[in-house]
Amino acid sequence: MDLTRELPLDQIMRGDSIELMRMLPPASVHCVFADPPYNLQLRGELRRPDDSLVDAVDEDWDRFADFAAYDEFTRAWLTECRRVLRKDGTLWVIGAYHNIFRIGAILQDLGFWILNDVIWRKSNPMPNFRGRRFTNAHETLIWAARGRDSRYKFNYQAMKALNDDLQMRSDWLLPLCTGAERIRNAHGLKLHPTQKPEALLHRVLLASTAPDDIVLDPFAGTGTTAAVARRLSRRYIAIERHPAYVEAALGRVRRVRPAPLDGASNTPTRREAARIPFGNLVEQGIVPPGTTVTDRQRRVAATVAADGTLVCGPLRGSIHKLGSEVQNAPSCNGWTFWHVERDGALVSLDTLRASMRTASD
Amino acid sequence: MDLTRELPLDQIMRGDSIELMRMLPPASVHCVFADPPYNLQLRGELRRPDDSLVDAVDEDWDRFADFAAYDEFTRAWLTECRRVLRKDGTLWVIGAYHNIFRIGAILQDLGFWILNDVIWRKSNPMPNFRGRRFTNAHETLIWAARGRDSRYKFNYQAMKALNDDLQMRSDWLLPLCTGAERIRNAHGLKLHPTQKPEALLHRVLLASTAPDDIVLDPFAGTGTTAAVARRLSRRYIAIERHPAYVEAALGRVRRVRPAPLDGASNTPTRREAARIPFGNLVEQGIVPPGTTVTDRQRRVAATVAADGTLVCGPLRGSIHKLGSEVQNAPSCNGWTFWHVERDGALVSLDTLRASMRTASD
DNA sequence: CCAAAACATGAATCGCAGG
DNA sequence: TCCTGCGATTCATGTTTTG
Repeated sequence: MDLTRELPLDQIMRGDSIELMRMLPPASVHCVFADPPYNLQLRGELRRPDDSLVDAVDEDWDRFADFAAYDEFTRAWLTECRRVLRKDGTLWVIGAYHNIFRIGAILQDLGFWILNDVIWRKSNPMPNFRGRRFTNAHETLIWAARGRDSRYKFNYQAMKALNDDLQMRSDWLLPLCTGAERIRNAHGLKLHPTQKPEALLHRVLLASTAPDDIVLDPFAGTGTTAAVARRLSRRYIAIERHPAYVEAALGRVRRVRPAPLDGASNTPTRREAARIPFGNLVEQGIVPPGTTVTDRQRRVAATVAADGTLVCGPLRGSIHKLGSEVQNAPSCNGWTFWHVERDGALVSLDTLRASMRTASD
Repeated sequence: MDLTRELPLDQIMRGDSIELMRMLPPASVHCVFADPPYNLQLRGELRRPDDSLVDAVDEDWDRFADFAAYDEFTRAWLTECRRVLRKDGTLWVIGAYHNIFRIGAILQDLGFWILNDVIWRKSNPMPNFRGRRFTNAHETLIWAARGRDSRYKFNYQAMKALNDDLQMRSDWLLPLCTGAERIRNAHGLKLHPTQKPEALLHRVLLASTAPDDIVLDPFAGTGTTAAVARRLSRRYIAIERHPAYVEAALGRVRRVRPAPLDGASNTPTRREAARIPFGNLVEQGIVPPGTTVTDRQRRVAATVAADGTLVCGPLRGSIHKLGSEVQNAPSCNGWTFWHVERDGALVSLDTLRASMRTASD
């Protein structure tokens, strides 16, 4: 397959992440989710990002060299991600205190624009056995747009719905990946040391992508991103170097059935709903010309003209313009500001529009 | 006073942080708490949905030319902190996604050894008014030892006691500094835009210092660190450049009486009610997207969408809203109304939620 | 005087489509 | 690419005003 001409959609490619990304065309994916290696100083031994062992020289220059090597690796894969990302695309990276600060600084240097840092609070973290620190009970995700001016996608209403109709916060409480979801080898041992829970990817993809969007995971591991993307009817491009992980991921993805269309959908943002000019309500007699509209407190009143403008003394304009003028406010959503009387009660224009929308479905 | 020979204990010094720290002798303080400028990079004004203006941080001290200038500043003050810190001392820095990644990377480069990153979860954050991002509901603290081999202080038992005899986690839920604690000027306006709550410093100092230890705050503001240090019978060295802040801090510290050292002054932790949105059951695969839910008599059916809403023909909404709509009832408890099939029998969502609760206990 | 409602505010990197 | 105009958007908490 010629990757420079055809995207390897819904595939899990085995190989080096940076090399393979270099073969992809620029501005081709909507979203990147990356869970990069961070095996810097976790064990007694030091490992480089490519998993090779560092001679145990415990001197200052060695520590510096080690950070420098990690930074170089980070800069390389983030550069490729940015090249491959569409102008309005976003990138997610997950990490912990060993590596996330370096990643965050480098992605800022590369021109990414951070939108949020998100805290995955683990409901069941591993305790700190030696009692020398706080229980390390979270990991950090960075969500960033390709650039400061990106018109990135954020499914605000879907996130709000997911959280009982309150704005979704930057701290997410989710359990670790355990039980049946955890992929194990023939001996019953976990195959991957840091397999991420599918619930985490569910929220990530639902927040920042639409169905059929293309999601790239350069460090795919056992294929959590690919599996969730498939279930939510997103396309994926997954890269993983370790053959055993690739094999597990292939089997895993094959077992996933995409949710039916309704299931993969989410609440559309208001802006995505069909636009209905106020004039339509006038034309269709829902708010006939000559109707009096007022604010909620009935402090100001205006008359509906046949062309859908409002008239109030010498003032005339759209529902928004007149709303802002009578309030002396810089702007106004006329749909929610103005009301008409129905059965003795005041009903907002927005309510009338909503009933018109469901009637036309 | 000759700072090179005598420590300015329990004083709030007015002046440039880096210059004054340079005059202090090396290895002289036990702990540093630093709340540096965040380099917020705001542009334009922001209005709430009610058109009121958000009072944003626009002080001179938070403006930097670019990332390079901010990094240089950061490297300079962190270098002095490290020089002044005792071998076994620790440093705390607080920041947000605008600056914390740069700070974390630089302090690693300087040889600090990160012990934890700690998340201050705000119980009452400002919402995201435009609905373009997740509510930015937390700030990040980095806790680091002077070096990898530091035998740093951690009051494990005190932290455990503060947390109902469970290990203290790396995520702390605390309210913002408001009400009587917030220092105001003669006009009743907040004096400092970013005054930190005393409860935060209480936990920081109780975790990582002993009575009579010396705590340095290079960006003291209105003296929160100094006030809490005094109440907990720690010594402090505070540096602040702005005369009005220094004046406020001096008066504030004077009013503090050291508490008896019996530990009775522990601030209690906030216990959270276990709120489980229906969306959690969807994310975690307990009720996967696409599942069909029905009422007990199977008279109406709906499909579960990925964001936790239910879809039924043209209707879409939360489990409660859709439940009331299909019944034509004013309200409905969706948890008990809707059921899914499990082993051929109908089980209410409420039952599934209950099993989820016990699993997480 | 009390209860209820209205108001105020917090480290904020806070539009978008169409012409 | 710039310009214009539509019209989307808030939670927890403390304080003040109103009935």
